[in-house]
Amino acid sequence: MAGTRQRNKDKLPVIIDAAKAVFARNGFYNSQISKIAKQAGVADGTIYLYFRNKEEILVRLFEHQVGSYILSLKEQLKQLDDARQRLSYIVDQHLQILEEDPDLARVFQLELRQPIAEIRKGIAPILHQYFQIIEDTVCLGQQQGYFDSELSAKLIRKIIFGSIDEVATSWVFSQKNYSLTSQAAQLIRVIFRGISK
Amino acid sequence: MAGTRQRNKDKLPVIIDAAKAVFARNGFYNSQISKIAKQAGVADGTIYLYFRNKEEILVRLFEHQVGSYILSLKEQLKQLDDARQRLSYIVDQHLQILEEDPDLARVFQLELRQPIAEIRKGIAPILHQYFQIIEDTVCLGQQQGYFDSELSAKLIRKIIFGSIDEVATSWVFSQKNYSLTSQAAQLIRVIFRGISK
Amino acid sequence: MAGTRQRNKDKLPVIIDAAKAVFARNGFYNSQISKIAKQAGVADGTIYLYFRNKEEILVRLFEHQVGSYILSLKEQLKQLDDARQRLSYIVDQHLQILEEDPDLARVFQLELRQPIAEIRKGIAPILHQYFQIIEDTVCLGQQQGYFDSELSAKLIRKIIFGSIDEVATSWVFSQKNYSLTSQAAQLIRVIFRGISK
Amino acid sequence: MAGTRQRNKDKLPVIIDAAKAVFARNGFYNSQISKIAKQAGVADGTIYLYFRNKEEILVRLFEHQVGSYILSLKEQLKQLDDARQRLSYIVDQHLQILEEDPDLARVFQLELRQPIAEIRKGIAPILHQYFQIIEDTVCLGQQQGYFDSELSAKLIRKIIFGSIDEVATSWVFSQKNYSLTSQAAQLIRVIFRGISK
DNA sequence: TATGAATGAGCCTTCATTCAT
DNA sequence: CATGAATGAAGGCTCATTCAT
Repeated sequence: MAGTRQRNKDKLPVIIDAAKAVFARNGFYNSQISKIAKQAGVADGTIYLYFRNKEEILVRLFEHQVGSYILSLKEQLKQLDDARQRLSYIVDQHLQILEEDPDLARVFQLELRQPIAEIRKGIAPILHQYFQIIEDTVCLGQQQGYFDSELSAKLIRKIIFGSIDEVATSWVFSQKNYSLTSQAAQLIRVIFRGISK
Repeated sequence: MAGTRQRNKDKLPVIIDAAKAVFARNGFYNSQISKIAKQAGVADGTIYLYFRNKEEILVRLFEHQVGSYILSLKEQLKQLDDARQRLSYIVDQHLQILEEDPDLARVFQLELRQPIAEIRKGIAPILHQYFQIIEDTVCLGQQQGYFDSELSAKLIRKIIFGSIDEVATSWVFSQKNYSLTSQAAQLIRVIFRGISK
Repeated sequence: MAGTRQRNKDKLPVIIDAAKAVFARNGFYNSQISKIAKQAGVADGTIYLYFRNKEEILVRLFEHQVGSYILSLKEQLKQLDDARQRLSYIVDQHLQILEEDPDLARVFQLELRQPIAEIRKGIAPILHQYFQIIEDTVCLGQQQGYFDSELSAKLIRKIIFGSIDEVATSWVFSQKNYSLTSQAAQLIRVIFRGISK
Repeated sequence: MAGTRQRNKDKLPVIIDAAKAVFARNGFYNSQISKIAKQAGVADGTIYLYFRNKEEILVRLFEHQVGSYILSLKEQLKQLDDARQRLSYIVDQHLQILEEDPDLARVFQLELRQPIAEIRKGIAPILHQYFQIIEDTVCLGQQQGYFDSELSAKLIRKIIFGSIDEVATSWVFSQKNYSLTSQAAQLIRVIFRGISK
C-alpha cells in the first residue's frame, strides 16, 4: 500500500521541492516523472494535476523561486538610495541565495539551461524582470553621477549578469570547497571600477 | 537537396558540418541521428564509424572548431607583447568568430549547454585551455603592471569570459539586428577599467 | 454554460442525456467521464453512483431509449392487424426516431458499434427483443399469406434490419442534407416485393 | 537475443497477417502493438517502419485485402454480361470470402467498425469503390431491363450491402454452426424479387 | 568502409475509478 | 447522496545504436 491518501494538503510546493532535489541530483533529462512523484510522495498522475508536462515543472520551479525573490528584492532596493549600494546588494544576494541552496544552484546554473523552446520561453518573462532591475539600477547610478553615462545600460547589465553567472557556474562545478559569497567583494569592486565615471 | 552523396572523401568534416547545421536548426535534443546523416549525405550507421554516440558529435564539433582556433590564437598572441593588446585581441576574435558563423554561435551559446555529463566532461579540457590562455594573459598584465595584482586572475577570467558569453548569448537570442563585434570596444573598455591598477 | 447544477432531482436521466450529447459530439473513446460529468453538471464521482463503469453508460443509454420504445411499439402494433401495415410502421418509426434526434442517431449508428464485449453483451437482450418483434411480424405476414413462407423469417429479419441500418448509417455520415424518412417508402416497397408471395 | 535478425524479407505481409490474427482474437482496443509484434516475430519498433500508428495497421489491412479483391472482382465481372449474374456473383463472393477466413470476417464485421475518425476516413475510399461496383451493376441491370428503373441505385446498393453485412455480422456472432454461403441463395432471391421490374 | 533495416529499452501521459470528506 | 482530488496501471511511440550484408 503506497501510503494512505493525503488530502487537503497543498501538494504544489511539495512537488516543486521534490523536483528541485531530483533535478539537482539527476539532471533534467534523467529525472523521470516517476522519480519526482516518488520523492514527493504522490502518484505519477498527481503531478499532472499541477503541471501540464515535465517542462512546465522546471519553468514553474523557476517562477516560484525567482518570482518571490524579485518581489522582496524590489522591496529591499527601495530602502537604498545610492545606486552603488543597490548594485552591491543585488550581487551579494544573488550569490548568497545560490550558496544557501546548493540544489537550487545546480538547477539554476545547469539544468535550467535546457535548449528546449518551451523552457526558454517560459523562463524569459521572469528573467527579463530581473534584467530590468539591474538595468534600472545602472541607469539610476548614471543619473546619480556614479556610473559612466556613455556606456549602454544594457551592455553593463550583460557584463554584470554574465560575470555573476559565470562565477556561480564555476562554483557549482567546483567541489564547492570555497565560499561563493566570498567572491562578491572582489567581483563588485571590479564591476564598480569598470563602469564608474 | 540535403547534400549529394560524397564518395571517397573523408566524411568526418562533412558529418561535423552537417551536425552543426542540424543542431543549430533543431537543437540537440531534436536532432536525430537520421537527420544529421541525411544532411551529411551518409547512412545512419556511417555516423557510428566516426563517433561513438550522439553526444560525442557535439563534443568533437567543439573540439574541432575550438581546438584549431586555440592553436592559431596562441600563435597570434605571441606576436603581441602588451597584455592589454592580447586581451583586446582575445575578446575581439571571440565575438568575431561567432558573428561570422551564426550556426556555430547558436550551437556554442545554446546547444552546447546541455546538462549531460558526457558533454560537459568532453568539453572541459578544451574549454580549460581557453580559460588558461585568458588567465595567463591576465597574469602577464599584472606582471607588466597594467592590471591590479591584488585581484585573483581566476576571478578576472570568470568576469571576462562571463561577460563575453552573456553578450554573445543575448545576441543569439536577439534578431541579430545589431553587430556583435560592435560591442567589443565598449566591453573591452569596461573590462580594462575594472581590472586596471 | 455546460449545465447548471441540478439539485434534488434524479440525476440519472440528466447523466444519460449528457452522455448522449457528449458521445455524439466526441465519440465514445474520446468522451472522458469528466466531460460527461461536466456536461451533466455533476461531479465525476457521482457518475459512479449510477453506473458501474463507462461502458455501462452506453448500454443503459441504449436500454433507456430502446426499452421504452419497444414497449410503445408493441402497443402500437397491436392496433394493426395486417402484418404489412405492421412492418411498414416498424420501418417508418425506426427511421423517424433517428431523424428526430441526430445525437441519438450518431450514438446508435456509430458509437454503439464498439467492439467491446461488455457493450455488445449488454445491448444484446434489448436488441434481440427488437429482432424478435420484426421476426414475429414477418411470421404473421407469412401466416396471413402475404409473405413467402419458404423464406426463413430470421433471414428476412436480417435483410430488413440490415437495410434500415445501412440507410441510417449512410445518412449519419452524409451531411444530412436529405430526409431520412423520405427513404422509407422506397425501402418498404423493395422489401415487400422481395418477401411477398 | 530474441531471434536472429531477419533481413531482406518483406515484413509487411507478415505484420498484416499477424495483426489480422491478433485483432480477431483480442479486438482492436485490446491488441497492443507488442502483441502484434510478438505474433509477427518482429520488434515493436519494426511495426513503425511500416505503419505510422496503430490505426493505420487496421486501415492498411483493409486496403490490402479489399483492394486486391476489388481488382479481381472487376476482372471477373467483365466476363459476365447479365447484371443479374454479376450481382449474384458479388453477393456470393462477399459471403464466401468471409466464410473462408474467419479471422478476416471478425476483423471486418466487428473491429473495423471502430468509431475512430482516422480509421473511418482511411477505409472510406476503398469502401466507396466497392459501393460503386454494386451501384454500377444495379444501373446496368436497370438498363438491361431487369431491375426497376424507378428505384434509386444508391438506395438499392444500401439495401444490398446492408443485407449482406447484417447476415455476415450475425454469422460472426453465432457459433458459426451454419454455413454463411448457404444463405446466399435465399438472400439473392429476396434481393432480385425486391428490385426486379 | 558503408549501408539502412531492425532492434527494444524506456518514458511521458492519460483517464477510469476510488474514497475520505 | 455528492464531491473531486488523488490514484497508478497501462501502452503507444521514439530513436540511439547495432550488425548482416
